Amino acid sequence: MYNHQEIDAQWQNAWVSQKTFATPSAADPRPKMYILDMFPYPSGSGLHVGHLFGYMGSDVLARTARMQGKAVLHPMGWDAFGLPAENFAIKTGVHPALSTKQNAAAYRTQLQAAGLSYDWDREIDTSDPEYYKWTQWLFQLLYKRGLAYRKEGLVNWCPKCQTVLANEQVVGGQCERCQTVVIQRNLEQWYFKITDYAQRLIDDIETVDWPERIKAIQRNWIGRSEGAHIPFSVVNDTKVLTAFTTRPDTLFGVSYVVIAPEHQLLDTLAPESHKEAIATFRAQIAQETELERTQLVQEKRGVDTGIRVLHPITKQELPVWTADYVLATYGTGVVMGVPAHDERDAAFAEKYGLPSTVVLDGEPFAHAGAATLLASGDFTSKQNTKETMQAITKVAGGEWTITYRLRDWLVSRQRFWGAPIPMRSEVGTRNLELVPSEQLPVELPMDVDFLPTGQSPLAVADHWRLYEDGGTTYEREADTLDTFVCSSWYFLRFCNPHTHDQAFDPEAVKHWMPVDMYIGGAEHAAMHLLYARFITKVLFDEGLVPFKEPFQTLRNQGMILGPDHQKMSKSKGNVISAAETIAEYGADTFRTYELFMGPYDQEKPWSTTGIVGVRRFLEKVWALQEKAVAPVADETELHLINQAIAAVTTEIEATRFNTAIAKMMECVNALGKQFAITRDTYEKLLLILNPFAPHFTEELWHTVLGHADMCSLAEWPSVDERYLQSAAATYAVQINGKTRGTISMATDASETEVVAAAKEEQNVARYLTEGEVVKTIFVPGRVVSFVVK
RNA sequence: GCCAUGGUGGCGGAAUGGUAGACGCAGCGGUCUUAAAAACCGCAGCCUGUAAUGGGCGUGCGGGUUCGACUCCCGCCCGUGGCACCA
Repeated sequence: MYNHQEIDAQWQNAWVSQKTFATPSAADPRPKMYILDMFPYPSGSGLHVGHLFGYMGSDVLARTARMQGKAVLHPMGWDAFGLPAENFAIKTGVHPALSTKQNAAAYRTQLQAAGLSYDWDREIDTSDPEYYKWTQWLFQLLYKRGLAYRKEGLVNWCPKCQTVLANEQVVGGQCERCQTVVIQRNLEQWYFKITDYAQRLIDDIETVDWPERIKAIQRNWIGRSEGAHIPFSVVNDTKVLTAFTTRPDTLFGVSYVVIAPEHQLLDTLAPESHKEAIATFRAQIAQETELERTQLVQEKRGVDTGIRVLHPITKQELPVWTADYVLATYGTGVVMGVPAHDERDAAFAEKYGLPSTVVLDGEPFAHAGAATLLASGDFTSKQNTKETMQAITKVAGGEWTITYRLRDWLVSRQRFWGAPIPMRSEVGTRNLELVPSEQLPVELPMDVDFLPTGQSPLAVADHWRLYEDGGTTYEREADTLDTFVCSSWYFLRFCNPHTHDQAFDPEAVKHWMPVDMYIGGAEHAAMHLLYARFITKVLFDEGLVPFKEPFQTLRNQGMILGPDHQKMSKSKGNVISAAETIAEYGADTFRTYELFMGPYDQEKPWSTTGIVGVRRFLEKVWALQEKAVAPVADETELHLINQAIAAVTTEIEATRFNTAIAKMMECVNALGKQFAITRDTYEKLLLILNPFAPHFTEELWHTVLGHADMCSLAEWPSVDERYLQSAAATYAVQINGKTRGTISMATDASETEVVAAAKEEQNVARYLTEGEVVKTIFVPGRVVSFVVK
């Protein structure tokens, strides 16, 4: 038995004091490798085994890369702004600045206890004025480029958090953080114009190596739709209502037009006779939450607006309705009603007795698929191809166009613990201007009552909000920035975190970026990753970075479930503490077990019994030192170790850590059956095991092998190709596809020899007498297959 | 509904179209021990057979391609995640 507690502590201390994992300078000639974890929010509760799982994988990659001669940047920091610290402060009275620092220190200790090889000299904290000064700078950059703006409109409001939320932070009609049902409010807020980048965000996703499901979520979220704007001119008015449709081939089936209840033109165009009915209808739906409107109330409701428009081709007069099933925020807020070919229109038309005309053959509500146009004027009997749709659009005086589901990113928050928005206005005016750059950072005041009231705590802190500058009194913007703004550029700061006069050092960024391997949870697919890509593109356009995508390769770690196959949570009592596991089994067993459990990107349950198997494996490696006394290696030993090196190397590269560990187990089991092995083989074994079990191998490296340097920085062993192939091969011998026997042959045996031997195999011979061999298939090293009739 | 992803022993899982179940857990048998634990050695998908180098079945279901399919193709079922009155 080896003493894991002593060994863990000893090597962790050595790595920290000797700065073993310091990042090489940008002048280092070795190829660079930037391996990044999604940095955590340092919460008050301790880390469980699932939190650390993602960091295990990136750590193995970073450690392997170092040993393979790469200059590695592997940093860690804290996404420290955000609601939990503020809520904790409200409950306990401890200032967020203080609790955040304490939590970060506790996290650092725990990450070090797991043996993670971060360069702690590069630690960053987004709530540090040194950092958020540059988050504010970034805001101002977007403002100057016309990409940050204020707008009044309906926004998502979380009644519990007492703040607005971005669309991405509303999940299933609920607040992403506290699961409270989100309501709609009409407020003036700050936005980033991410919609300007919708097409580029779709296009460039093809250039990165990310899991397909993450790419799909992003494409889905951006939601590109090709279609047409079709103008419907208003009767007795010069105005035009423009509808968006993806199906101009159904234009001749339009029997009415629907305008969203919130649409601005509705008030302007509606005749006096109908205004009261419209107002009543609006009041009715305004009372309901988005959730009720979309999920609970499936029945479509609407009223006739009294407005009449002309069909752009037939010039037939059509009624305009307003209805709750049409959204103001998508397309033009106006849709054409085609009851014969749209399920929603069908339901609505049936309820209100609106006419329906069939204009396509085949399935009425087919979303895709070829159909022939019917009763469609000059277009009758044409196929509903894109060409036909574009031709109809042209005749109707419309335009072919593209619409996105993506909305602009709402970045202002009515909370305290975030970066203040660096804008001001002269008191009594609403003339917004940038806070002069030399006055950045706009620091958060420490002496503010931050109880949430629905407006920003900073708004009532007059001693902070109002200030004199050059004889003029200004009032500051009192909202803070969404914490996702802070995390949308931190990977740039890591390249040179101590640069003082700029957000990031362009030379360092040019050297280290883009991130070669980014590891984190899939829950950020539509938020952080989208925002970070957007900000990177803005910085590219500004000429500040020479790349368009920040994360070249992305991998998601799967979730670790409790032993009961349920998501770990305090209330279920199935949380496995990382600290306790490390204390009991040691950091090396913990690390190796987590990565052995299964595929890295899949979720899998923790097994309290399974971990002992990994501990046994490490004990076997420990015990193997007794056998490392052979003067020369035999063929078997050479095959075993070289096959292990080759397999482990490729498996790590492919982030298949579980099979890498299985290969080492096989190798160790087989080496244990040898009478003795060489020190050379033992040394190579320790080297390939080091990324997984760094403390343990470091100890053996020094005490048994007598090295003075660090195993963690030693050179990765190379493979001797001569020993990759075994001397003998086992052939399966098949009759009509069924294996009827096996034969062992020399690897270099010829086809003739193998086939002859196969025919002599006892059981095979029996089957061969049953008929004629009409065909023989030979797969070198694997199979001989006879087709017998 | 659309998009993505998965379905293999008692359990976690492994398998460039080539002996399905590697590796590990749990289990069973043995060695050692007064005994137990630990460690070590062995067995181990299911059914069948006195036996084996035997036979049959077997990777969610139904078809297909192939000498040969967990793997490729077609059609389904179920689980998970994302989006959704998006026109």
